[in-house]
Amino acid sequence: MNLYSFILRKDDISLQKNKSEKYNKILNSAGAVFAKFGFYKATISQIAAQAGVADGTLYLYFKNKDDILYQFISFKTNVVFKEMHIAVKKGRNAEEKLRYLIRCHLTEFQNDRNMAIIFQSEVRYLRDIESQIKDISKMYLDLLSDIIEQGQIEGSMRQDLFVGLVKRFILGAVEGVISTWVSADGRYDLVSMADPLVDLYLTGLKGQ
Amino acid sequence: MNLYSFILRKDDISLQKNKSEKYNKILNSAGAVFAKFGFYKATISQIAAQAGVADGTLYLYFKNKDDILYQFISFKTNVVFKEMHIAVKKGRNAEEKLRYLIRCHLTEFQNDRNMAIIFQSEVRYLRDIESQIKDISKMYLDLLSDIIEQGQIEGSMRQDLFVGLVKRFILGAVEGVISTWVSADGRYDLVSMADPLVDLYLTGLKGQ
DNA sequence: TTAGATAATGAACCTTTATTCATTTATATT
DNA sequence: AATATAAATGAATAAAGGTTCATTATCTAA
Repeated sequence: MNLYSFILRKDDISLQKNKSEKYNKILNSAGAVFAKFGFYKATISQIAAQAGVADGTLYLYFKNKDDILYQFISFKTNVVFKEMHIAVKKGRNAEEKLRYLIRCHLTEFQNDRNMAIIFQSEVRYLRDIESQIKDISKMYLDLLSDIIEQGQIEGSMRQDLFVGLVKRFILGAVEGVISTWVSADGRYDLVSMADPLVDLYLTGLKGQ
Repeated sequence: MNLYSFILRKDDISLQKNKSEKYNKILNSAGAVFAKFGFYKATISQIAAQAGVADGTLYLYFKNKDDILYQFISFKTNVVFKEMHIAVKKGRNAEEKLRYLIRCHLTEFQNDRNMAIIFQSEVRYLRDIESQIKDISKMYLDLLSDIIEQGQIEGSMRQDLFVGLVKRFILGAVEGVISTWVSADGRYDLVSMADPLVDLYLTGLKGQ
């Protein structure tokens, strides 16, 4: 038994423990309940009932209520960021990269409305308890920084942009659009907002 | 005694009751405590202690804990929107109006950080309990709509703008910038972001 | 098949905290 | 000053709900 097999075994254990069917069931149920009632109003009993298990069972898979939210966001963040990285790679230049990123962002959130709601409203609370997800948007903002800097090198974006402001500007606007969509109960197609939105980023209200 | 004096008296009473020193003290204390701990973790005792009154006293001025948050947001919203309307009026054209609006927005939030924090994180909760503040951002969005439409008439803004998207885009971006400022513990000057931000709205990342 | 280990249960426990209200203090009136 | 009215107090109450753990069910391996 060498180090490698040890690592494998370790992964196996954590796989069995972390990705068991029940674990996922609980996590999804929690997502639904948190999204519906908000973290504080949601109760352990509600989540347990939704998952079809006893209250005590949650504590076999999670440390406490906070931990459930933390794991939920952790997990979703990983999935989404993986997708975003792939999306950005598809672009051949800064403009394309930005377009793919925004499309991906809206697609992922449209496909997982519970996540969208929770990200929108509970992330600030998490910041208090777990700084491991130190900046949930850090990675996103870094992605944006890279794109903008590339755009400046390519000459497709202005040289005088204050990158720190621009990336916040971009993220804020997407979040705003998502937030509206959530409030409207997801009644329209969110992804179709991507291109007009990127268009706004690039050419602004004035146009050329 | 005519109708007018009756109204005056009515106002006087409500002034005495609603704007008493103690009422304001409690409201401000609540703002500080809510901002620091978040609505749910904040306790009545903390707020009372901060205001230098007994726990029970809060219930002479407010219906319950929810009501304190509701009144806080209600009050701040009124003040800020009044300022915003004044600011917008100062602009002679759409572009100026937008500029004054954003400057005002950032100024007000910079001057009242507790409000900024609470608006950023607790507004969603309020939506659940009190739909009287139906759309806390509704008025703001309407202001923006008017500005954009005026800009289109003046010819300073593109005709093909989807106003519903644009206003969300603008509000989202300001909120994003404020949110970052809050996270940074207000260590830099928020208001100085106004002009670069409006610049981005108008001419975008590409520039002319 | 059966013993031993593991997983699941859910009622009881216990802490927390919003709210109440009998009592006390302050204010206004005659 | 005496009385009436209003304001404030803070200890007691009660409800909620997160967490525990003794008990039961399920699974595993020999």
